[in-house]
Amino acid sequence: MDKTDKKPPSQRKAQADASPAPARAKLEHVARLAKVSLATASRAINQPEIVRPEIRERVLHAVEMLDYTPDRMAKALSSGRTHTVGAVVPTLGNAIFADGVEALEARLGARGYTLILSHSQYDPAREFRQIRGMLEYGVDGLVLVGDTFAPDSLPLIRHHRTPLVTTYVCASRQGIPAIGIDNRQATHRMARYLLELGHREFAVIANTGLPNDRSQARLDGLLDAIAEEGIRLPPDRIFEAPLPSIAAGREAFRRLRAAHPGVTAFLCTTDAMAVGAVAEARREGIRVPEDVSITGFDDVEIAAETDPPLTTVKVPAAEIGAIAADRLIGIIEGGPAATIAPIAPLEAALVVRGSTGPVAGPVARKRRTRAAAA
Amino acid sequence: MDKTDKKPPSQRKAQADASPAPARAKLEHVARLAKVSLATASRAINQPEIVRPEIRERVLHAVEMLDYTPDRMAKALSSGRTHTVGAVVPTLGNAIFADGVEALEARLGARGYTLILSHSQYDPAREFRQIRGMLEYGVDGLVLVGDTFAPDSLPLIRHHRTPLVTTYVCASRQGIPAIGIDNRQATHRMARYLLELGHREFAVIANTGLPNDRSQARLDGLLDAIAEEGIRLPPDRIFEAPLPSIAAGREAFRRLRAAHPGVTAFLCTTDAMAVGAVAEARREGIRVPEDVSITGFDDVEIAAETDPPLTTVKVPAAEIGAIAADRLIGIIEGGPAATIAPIAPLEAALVVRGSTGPVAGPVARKRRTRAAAA
DNA sequence: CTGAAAGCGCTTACAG
DNA sequence: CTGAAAGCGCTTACAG
Repeated sequence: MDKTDKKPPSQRKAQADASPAPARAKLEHVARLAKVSLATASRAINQPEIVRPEIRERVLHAVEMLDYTPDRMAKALSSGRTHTVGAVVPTLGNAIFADGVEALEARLGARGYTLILSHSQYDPAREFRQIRGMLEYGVDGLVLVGDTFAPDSLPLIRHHRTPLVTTYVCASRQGIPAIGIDNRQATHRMARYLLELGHREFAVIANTGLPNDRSQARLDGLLDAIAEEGIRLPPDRIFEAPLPSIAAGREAFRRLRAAHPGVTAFLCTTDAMAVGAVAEARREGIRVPEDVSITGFDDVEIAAETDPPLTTVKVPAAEIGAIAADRLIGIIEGGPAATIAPIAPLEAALVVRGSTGPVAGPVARKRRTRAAAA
Repeated sequence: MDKTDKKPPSQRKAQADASPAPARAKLEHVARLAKVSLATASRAINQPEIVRPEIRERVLHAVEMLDYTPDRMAKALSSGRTHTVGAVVPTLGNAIFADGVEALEARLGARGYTLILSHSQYDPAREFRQIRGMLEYGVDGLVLVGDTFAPDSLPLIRHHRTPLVTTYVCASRQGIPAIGIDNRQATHRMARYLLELGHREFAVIANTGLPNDRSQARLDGLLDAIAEEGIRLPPDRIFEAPLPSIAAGREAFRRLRAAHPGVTAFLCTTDAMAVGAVAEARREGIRVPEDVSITGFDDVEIAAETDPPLTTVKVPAAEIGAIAADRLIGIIEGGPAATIAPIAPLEAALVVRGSTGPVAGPVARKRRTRAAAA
């Protein structure tokens, strides 16, 4: 049984010879047809400029004739480079990562690299295992998300000397080149916008249930901004969802609203949760934005399609993916110098749509009056 | 410059030796430490049962000591197997594929295979290029979507003798093992359900703008079912969207509704388009399901969150991904026999929610009366 | 059950 | 600019 299943090279070759389909051409065949050495054939293909034009033509012609494509494994083994890049994202279920991965793959492919993909479900231990697997695989570089990892992950990557970039954040305390937006500043601006609309009573729906530095930064941005106005956010006004799902947003809104009916602005750290919050508000007969304002983050497709459409922050996922690819390849091919070149944070535009509005007039007035009377 | 960038093996090794981090252990080191030959060390690791227990222990201990992990490229080159599987999906932007890919990757990883991922944006030519790249890469197997490919794709795969499965369909005219649902039957059932609610005036929002056999099968299922009741669907009642986006669903609904105000049932071939249709209906003040019924397909997360939530068909994406992995590995490791074993279509449950209802009483009565009078 | 040796298909210093 | 040869790190028939 075993012997039938596992075909040793010789058997495989014999079988191929016996069958009608021609065996795959090797560099050796190209060299022979072009009447040059293996070395020259290799050079004509990989560094054409250092080969005499006439000979180069002969080799390239032979390549055509034989429909030759190099064996990537052999190439990898002898060159020490796999032309492979690994990426570990929390999940593909969030469009923000799906879009980023698409762009990453597209750019990587265009530049001759293959993407190895994995997802951690926001679990650092799982992420560590994925990273280790990719390192064993021999990836030339690694793309991660955020700036929080299992304790062993970074030392392992450094031990392998594997180039690394991280994404969706614009800075790393660990010195990793980071391609993304300034999450904190983005919600700071969002909060300022809400403050200008007259909001003073806030609540946050955050997916900080699992370690998530992006969500934490977004929360901090809000906290900063309102603190500047002397407003504090009691801990019970923050709902920590484990996953950024629509259902979690629904539940969060229901609970926060029940506990704090006076809140006028609900800031969500992802669009998915904001979609749930808007849906739940509607179900409860609460008008958006007349009664409460709700904001999202990400600007995924559905954000523009809820009723009312979401005010949110645009995360340029495709741009992040493409730039991460370019940057990583720069480090892989250019050496460590490329690692330290600074990267500007990407723009995270505030997208104002219908889910936010000024605090309802009468209420606001009433409150001010009361405050004055006190 | 060139010489500084590209580190030849010797240089690389010298550098590693000079630096504090120990060079990565090779099988040779393991063998030496265990005082056995390379061959025995290899066997103790890969086929432990054929090695004497005492020696096996020695080797395994050495592996621990040296923290040895095999070089996958070397292993691939000498064994002819990469333990790598390639998948090409239309897009990751649709949750149905994102979820399937997640499950595929998880199962593949659990069984020792690495996923190479690519996306075609529904473009057969692009898909062909991705396939070719993966084949050159040496993938042990391939996972595709649907049953419609560029003319050269299948011959190329067969020439490489690379195991292949396809997904999201339950049968292939090309003899490819298929893991998925019966799309045609699913909409047939959906149509029967709508017929029972009294609907006679249908329109379809399909993403058949680009070649998409799943969408076509879904359309055909409806056509079959209503034909059985003697109802025909004029071509102008079918909107062919190029991409299954929410925006496309919106536009499709607007146009179809304007051109055919008498239509009571809008069947969409994906949830995303149905979400758009529901949103547009609401915007126009058309009540769902009182005035029109709208159905989706896929049962992605948002399907349950629209207002009203969508009646749709559940596509078990995670199951498809996991089964595809198992099946493909079965073919890879078990040989061609595994290719022809039949696969039952997966269950595609009809999920009835709030976006569908009986045809409005008065209208239905009026119509029947009129018909009787005629 | 174990070992010596060939081989997987390339790349690349090294010497011309 | 070109060629002969060693080497990348494994696996596996082959012979004991």
